[in-house]
Amino acid sequence: MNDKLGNWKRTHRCGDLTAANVGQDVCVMGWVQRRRDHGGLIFIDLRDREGIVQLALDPDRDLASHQKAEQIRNEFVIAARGKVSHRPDGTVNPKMKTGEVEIEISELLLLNRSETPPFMIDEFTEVAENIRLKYRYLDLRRPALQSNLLKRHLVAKTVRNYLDGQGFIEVETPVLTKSTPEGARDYLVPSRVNLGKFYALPQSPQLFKQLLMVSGFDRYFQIVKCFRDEDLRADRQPEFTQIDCEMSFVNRDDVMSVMEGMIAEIFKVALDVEISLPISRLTYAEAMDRFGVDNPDMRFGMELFDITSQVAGSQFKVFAEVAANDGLVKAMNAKGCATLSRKELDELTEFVKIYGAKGLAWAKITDEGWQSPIAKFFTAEELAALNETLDVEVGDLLLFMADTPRVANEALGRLRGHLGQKLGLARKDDYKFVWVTDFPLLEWDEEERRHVAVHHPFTSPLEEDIPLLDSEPGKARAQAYDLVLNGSEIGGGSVRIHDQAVQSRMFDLLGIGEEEAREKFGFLLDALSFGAPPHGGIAFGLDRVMMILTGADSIRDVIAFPKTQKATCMLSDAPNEVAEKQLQELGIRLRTKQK
RNA sequence: GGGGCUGUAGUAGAGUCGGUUACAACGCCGGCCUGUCACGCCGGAGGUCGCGGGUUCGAGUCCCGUCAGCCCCGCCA
Repeated sequence: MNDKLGNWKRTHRCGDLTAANVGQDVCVMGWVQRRRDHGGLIFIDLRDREGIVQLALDPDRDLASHQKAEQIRNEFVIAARGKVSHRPDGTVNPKMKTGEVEIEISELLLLNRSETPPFMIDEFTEVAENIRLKYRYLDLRRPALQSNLLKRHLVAKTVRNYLDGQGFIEVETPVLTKSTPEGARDYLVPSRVNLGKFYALPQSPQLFKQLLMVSGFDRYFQIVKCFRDEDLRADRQPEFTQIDCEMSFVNRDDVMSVMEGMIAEIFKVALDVEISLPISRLTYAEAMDRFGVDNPDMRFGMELFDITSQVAGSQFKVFAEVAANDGLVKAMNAKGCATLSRKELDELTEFVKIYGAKGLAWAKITDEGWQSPIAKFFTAEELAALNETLDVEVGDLLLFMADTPRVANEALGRLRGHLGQKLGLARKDDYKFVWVTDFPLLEWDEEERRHVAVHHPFTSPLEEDIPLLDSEPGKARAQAYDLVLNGSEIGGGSVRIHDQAVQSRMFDLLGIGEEEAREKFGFLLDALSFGAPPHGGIAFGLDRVMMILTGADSIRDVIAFPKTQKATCMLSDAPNEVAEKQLQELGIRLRTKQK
């Protein structure tokens, strides 16, 4: 029924044919985008990954192929031979890359038929995401995903070329590895030959890349899948890809310098955008102070101001009491936003409540001064001082947040990001990078009543802060750095601890006892005792980088076969139940589901 | 664990205050057409209104539950 391919050889991809090919005999293969049957002439738009070209089938030229074309439908797979020709005057299609030419077909093979697809394979048809995910192989035929994955390949290739040029060596690390405390929930894999024991899938190759430094590889990288069994978000799924790097004999400036070169190269190759280097830096403390978050969107201003001391003595009880109880009062000037309606202001209040804020105070600046429910609580002098601090002009909208430092910063900081989007201050084709440095080393976990590592337990403190580990560990800063792009953390790393004594002290601070440290990380501690070089590294989230490079709103649009929000695969229906025999072999009995 | 949005032919939508046989578009099928290009014209088929229950003389519409997809909080060293 279908034609056989035989020894036909493709000579060109559809999208690559131009006027330069006129006169050539070519052979193309691909999927039928569209058939336009004029009764006599038949046109077929043939598609492959490079684009679409028009085939012209004239019964006067070759009756057999014309008759065959009459039964052709969308997404049939065909091969066609013919001569590339200029289209007749007046029939050039300027909207198509190949619109100047067509192929005058002399031979046609129908290689395979297709059911009518559940949705059109084109750039126009909008399809619900669950349908797209079920028929992922068809969605992947469409131009948007084709383009995103081709670009992803280009970026991966650029990364390998760049890092190779910088003396990095790609080394594979185990996927079946060891569960360790700290960090995200592990994915576990039962071991059949060691009944009752489990591997964990790596949250990152962290320990192995440090061991490679001890082994003397000097510069390592890997484009590698990592796994974290946590809930999903628009930019997060449980298996994701890191560009993982580690370097020996370097300080953090060396790491940042090499890596921003790589980022600049990626943007040059993928988008033809020049990133000016060096990328600017903010300390964590400064980022929190000015933006309320550790991943500030630098595409716009609208910075936060700490007005705690200015309002501490005011008659406004809400502010004064927060100020008196080690809280924080912060304000933000949304320039020109006095036009926001009461409803919109209510929406902003609802927005900050998501982050635990109790409310949001506001003031519109009019010709008569402050129009605000809280204006009456302030003296003329206090208002004048706030106007000065916040650089107030008529037409501005001031937003105030008073709460614990954590809530005030986060709520107002997130509101700043939200408003930046809403007001159109954050353009997708504007790329503003910033390094955030000097993160705290440790964070107090109220629930567990102990310190936890902000970055990870192998992060070195700032050299000058090492004494603080014994006096005030909570104040120690880390040699850690995040690369933030347009408000998204796209990478993070640190200089590591290469001294066994400091590493042991760190475990101690984290409440990991001697015995547990030996059991969980003994191999690392041993390795550090055999001449570990000073080393540091970083990992970039390739998926997030690709989201920004492609303008995608969802991580699913840059991954060929992504997971749904419930971490399932709609295509393969994973995860699924397994045979009782498989469970027996693994020594696993399922507990009855609790309802 | 929690909050929110969505679910109607293959697809994406409309469906008023609860009231006749659930609309038109794209796609699909058949016919016509020798310069179209998201071809055009004529005709046709196609529905478990996510699922279950309830209220009602009557439910796509109202109520309760549930499932799925998405967004967010928690979580994500």
